[in-house]
Amino acid sequence: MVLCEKCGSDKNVIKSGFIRGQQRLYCKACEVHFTMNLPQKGVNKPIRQVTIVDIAKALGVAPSTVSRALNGSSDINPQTRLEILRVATEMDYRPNLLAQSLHRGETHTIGVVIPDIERPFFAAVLAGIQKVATGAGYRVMICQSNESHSTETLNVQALVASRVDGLLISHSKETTSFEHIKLQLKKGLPIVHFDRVCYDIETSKVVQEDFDGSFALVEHLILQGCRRIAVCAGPRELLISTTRLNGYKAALAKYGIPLDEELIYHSNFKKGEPVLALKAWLELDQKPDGIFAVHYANAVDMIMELKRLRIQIPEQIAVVGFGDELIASLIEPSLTVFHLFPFNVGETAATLLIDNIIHKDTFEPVVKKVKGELIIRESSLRTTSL
Amino acid sequence: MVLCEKCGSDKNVIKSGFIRGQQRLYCKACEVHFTMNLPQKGVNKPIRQVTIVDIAKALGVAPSTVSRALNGSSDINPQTRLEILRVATEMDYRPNLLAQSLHRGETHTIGVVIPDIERPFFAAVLAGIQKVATGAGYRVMICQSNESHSTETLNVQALVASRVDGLLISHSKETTSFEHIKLQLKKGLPIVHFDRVCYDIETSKVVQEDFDGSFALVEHLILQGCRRIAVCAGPRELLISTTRLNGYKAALAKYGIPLDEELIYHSNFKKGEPVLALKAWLELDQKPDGIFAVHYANAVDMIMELKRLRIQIPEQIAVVGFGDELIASLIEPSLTVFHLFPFNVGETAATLLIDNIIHKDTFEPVVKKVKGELIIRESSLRTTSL
DNA sequence: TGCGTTTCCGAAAACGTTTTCGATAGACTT
DNA sequence: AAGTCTATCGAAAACGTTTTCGGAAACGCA
Repeated sequence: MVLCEKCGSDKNVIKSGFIRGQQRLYCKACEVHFTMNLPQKGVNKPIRQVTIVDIAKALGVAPSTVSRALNGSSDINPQTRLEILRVATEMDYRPNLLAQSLHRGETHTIGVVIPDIERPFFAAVLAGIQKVATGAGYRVMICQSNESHSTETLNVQALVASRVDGLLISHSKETTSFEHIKLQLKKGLPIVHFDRVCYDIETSKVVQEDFDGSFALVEHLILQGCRRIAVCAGPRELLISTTRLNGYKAALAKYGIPLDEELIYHSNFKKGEPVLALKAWLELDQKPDGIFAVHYANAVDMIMELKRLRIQIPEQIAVVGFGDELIASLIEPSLTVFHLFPFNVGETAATLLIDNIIHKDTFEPVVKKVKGELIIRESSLRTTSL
Repeated sequence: MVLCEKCGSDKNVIKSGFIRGQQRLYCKACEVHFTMNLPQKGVNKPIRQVTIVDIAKALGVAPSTVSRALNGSSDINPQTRLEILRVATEMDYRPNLLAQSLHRGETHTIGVVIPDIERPFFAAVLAGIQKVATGAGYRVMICQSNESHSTETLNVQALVASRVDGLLISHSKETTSFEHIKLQLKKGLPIVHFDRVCYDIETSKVVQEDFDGSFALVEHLILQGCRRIAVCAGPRELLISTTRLNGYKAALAKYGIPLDEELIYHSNFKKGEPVLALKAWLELDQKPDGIFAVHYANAVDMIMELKRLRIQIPEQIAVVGFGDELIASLIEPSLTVFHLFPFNVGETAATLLIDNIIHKDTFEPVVKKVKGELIIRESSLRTTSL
């Protein structure tokens, strides 16, 4: 009743189980299995993008010829090339970057891992990265770690899975183990650290004047007459916190001012913290006459609290901070800061990375320091010293 | 003297031109061309990532079997699967997303085009997008148009070339022609507009309470006793500028306050502009007693200038603005704003887009409005009205 | 006119997956 | 014991490029 596909006879055809829901048949004579494949209804395929093969067919040439024409390579008749280019633009051909990347083994994409895109510092870094990357023909893929070590690890894995050509990373404050980075570095992935770097790993790094900036700010306070300078430092785990704290200590040492552990507070970027620290300081027998905040946001919080307490700034307590957001110049009193150049950090890091990608074999790790600038404003400038 | 590769004899071998720098030979008997390929020195290949084929070889099975094991699909012996998974983790196998994407025709990546990543509003939107996208297993690729129409077009093309599965876009202020979007939409690319949308295109959109927010702010000013309310509007080209301006007009109309064109200024996001506008207003015979700035930054600039001129806020002139950045609460007087929720905007837009991607066929465009909130602060609250 | 050359182009492999199709072994059924 | 079935696996095509290799035609030269 059912004919064999091959011999056309139904003599030797027997059933032979089911396969994917369909009855399967077997012709003993021909020793062949087959199914009665019903004419599948025309599934209207989604609109495909034009491919090289489409162009080749349209012109009756081989795909390789089209590829040659498009890549401006040699070994092609100028006339043929022009013709191909004409048809290509006519059909609005766009090369499939996925296919290209798969073949070439490079994606022309760099991955970026930052703790938080909403922090103006990192947003500006991103802008700098984007500028350089775009200029060099690279795309950028961004991930946020949200200050979590595990998320950071996942981010790195995701970017590696996307086969980025290189990685820019500023670590989360939780990150104390760096195996996820070392692993990729060992596999040959170019990596550049910025801002929150790690010196245990042999990567290029872009840092800021964390030590020098602290030193300059604290020295400035001292020159303004401050002798008991409190510091709102960053999380203990972060290297830059330590570096900035060291700048503070060095400035005190230079002027022979004793270090008082009671005046050192480690903030954790949590809301309300700095105010608590401030209150503790104000209850000391010897109150501070100057405050150095490692992060401008903390400085701002403290200024607001000081104003609420009707403590004169800078006469009773002078305040300085790191990082110059717009806000530093707008609050009253305006805030003396060590101005950072995050856009520069981004540019520098991206430049280093792309260099590393291009000269993978010969590249030697470099550490670059982006200059900052001391901007003196009302919060620390005592009229008495004028 | 040179032996034919095929017959081994040198009888019929003749030279036959050069090819890629090498002498080419021809055996007349065998009718075959060949070159004397010198033993190329072992180019040490770069470290490759482990592939499915590597796993297959290690276990003596077919690549397809490995694929089945990894994808948790059917048609595989549980023991075989476990064995394959064991070896896969042992070899630290990571699927090549490029190859997967190429095959599947989808990248699990969404593209985002924004005018400027450094604007806190857009940074927050991005954070919202990232959260939703990551949660749904999508990666995010970000481009900045820098408020340029041509850059925006290039951005879109680049993202399409990267074969993103969908597009989130907030237009540059230069953009008045939308062909680049319509083209992609016609090709079937899911697109969602947010913030700076365009109603000429049949896309889903996420907007804010531009009209209602303006209305609320201006009504608030009126209720505080203002009768001549100046407005610092946005660029004429932007739809949201018009919408916000309409909210302003509607509020005036409701209370029978005549519209005065002299009190309408169109800002262009350029530094110093708002101050000039303010000066012009102050030279009018009938000075304004209230100012509504469509963008909080303009409001801040004006407050600073008003303070410099020693004009009382809010007694002489009350000020309100759109968008609640941290700064609005920190300057003095603190600024009354219509608080936006950019993170929400990002979340909503990404949710819509991913829905659109997944249900490509049945999806119907939607317009969603993200609620805002009027926050009354010192810059507009007149004690007399208490 | 036969050897040597250059120019242009096509076939096919390769990148790393997934998916389709079908083969085979063994078990179950009558 | 033949017919039927299921479970499991391999081969090969496909995704869209680029690149390598080699063939063929056309041309120059002795």
